[in-house]
Amino acid sequence: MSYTYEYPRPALTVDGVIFGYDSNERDLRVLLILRSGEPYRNYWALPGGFVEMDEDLDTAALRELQEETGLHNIFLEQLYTFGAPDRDPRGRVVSVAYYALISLNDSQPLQADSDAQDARWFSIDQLPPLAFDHADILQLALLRLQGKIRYMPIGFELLPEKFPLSQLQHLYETILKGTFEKRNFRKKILSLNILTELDETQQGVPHRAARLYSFDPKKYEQLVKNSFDFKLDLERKRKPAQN
Amino acid sequence: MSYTYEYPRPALTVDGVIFGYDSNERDLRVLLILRSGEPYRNYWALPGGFVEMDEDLDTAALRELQEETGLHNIFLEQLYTFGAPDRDPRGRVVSVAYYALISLNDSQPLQADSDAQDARWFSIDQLPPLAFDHADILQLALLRLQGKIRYMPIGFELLPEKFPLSQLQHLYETILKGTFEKRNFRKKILSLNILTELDETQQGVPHRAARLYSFDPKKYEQLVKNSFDFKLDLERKRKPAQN
DNA sequence: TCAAAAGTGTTTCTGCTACACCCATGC
DNA sequence: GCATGGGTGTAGCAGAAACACTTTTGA
Repeated sequence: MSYTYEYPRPALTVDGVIFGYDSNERDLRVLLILRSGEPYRNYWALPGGFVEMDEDLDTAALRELQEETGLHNIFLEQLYTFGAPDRDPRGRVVSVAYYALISLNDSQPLQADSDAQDARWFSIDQLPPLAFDHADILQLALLRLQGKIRYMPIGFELLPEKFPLSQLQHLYETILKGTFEKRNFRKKILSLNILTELDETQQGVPHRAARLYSFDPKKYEQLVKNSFDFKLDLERKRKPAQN
Repeated sequence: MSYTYEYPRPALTVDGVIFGYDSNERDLRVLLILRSGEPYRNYWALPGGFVEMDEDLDTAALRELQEETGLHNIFLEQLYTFGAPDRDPRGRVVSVAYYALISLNDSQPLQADSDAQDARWFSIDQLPPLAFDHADILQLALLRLQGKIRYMPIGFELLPEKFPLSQLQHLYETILKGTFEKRNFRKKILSLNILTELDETQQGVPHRAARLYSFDPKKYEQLVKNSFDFKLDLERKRKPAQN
């Protein structure tokens, strides 16, 4: 039997890119932790930590996520594993990166109870310098989000459970950094038939209140079963007719 | 300074799903190794091994790949990291899985020099029982391949450098388990303008010889720069008109 | 001359794009 | 009554789907 302990082992951590979306500000943010120890003291970093010996990777990522946000039932998906030998000056540390999606409008306290560390949401385009290779991780997570939102119904994870269509549109526009034509966007989304139209409207807006919708996973399952396409391209503006 | 060696560390390995495509047989295959030791003695397994302490993950995967195939310049991409605590009965082993794509027609000896171990190509739908969670890994790799080939030009990695369009079509049909209409397929591929039409034709075929093409990465770069879409959907058969 | 695959053009239809106006509400 | 966003219908067009025949070659 060839046992494994003859080999020196890298340390194994999980890091999380926790995306939060603020519907009011139309702002996509990331949760970062201010490091209090060396190395990279006083740099901001992705939340993360060591994987326990008897713990699944997903579980470890989930645990870290809950420690930082106190939230449950969060969308969490493995992103990529980073293992450059010099990524941590203390020694060999391989990190399995995850990304998570949450809404910043579900009246959450946004608790940063993470044992007195300083935790903050940073707008995706006003990021501070990051520790380690965390800028790379964040960059990859953003690309993944941008790619995946176009063909998988993960955008809803960033919204409150009930939302008007305009908020969904703003979300797509914020993440994909583009614009959609209102009528076409609504038509497309509604034609997918994955939303439930609610008997509720927005409250307290200084104009006509919009109807609220919610995402219906069951309808989505149906869609997948019938092998329909969820797909959403940015409208690539056709050349305007010349005249 | 909080050092890391207080934490027990999982062992870290890389495993590779090495896809090979045989154009003649129109067959997608995977390279497997027969295990000679416990556990899972006499089971087939994905090639893999431990990550060295000063070695990048990609490098480790590449090294394993070359040890098994003797090939260089191979398409290789990280797939997913598997870390269920019980996936290896010997103890905690976390494995970073990669997948690779090669052509089985480039007149390669298909050397399995891997230190006298038994290595074989298995057709993707005649797989033997696999060791560990390797069936899961393989399954995920296949899904990834099927997904990615539709919007990234990775299919060419599975073909000889020069190929007729029909071979490309067969490749897509084999991987996606569907059929394309010949004229539409050619039109679509050629309209992408990522192929170079060669002044050569097939040799030794018992019928009209087809013109050969080669993939042109430079043309593809252009395509990407102009943000065109590489995209290839299976034709979702429209209902035939009723009459 | 036959078998086997290469190669090609056109019509039909779907779904994306583009576009402008009225509606409801709060202030 | 006005400002603000909510909400809708339609025409045009690009591109996907559907379809059948001729050409070349080797055996």
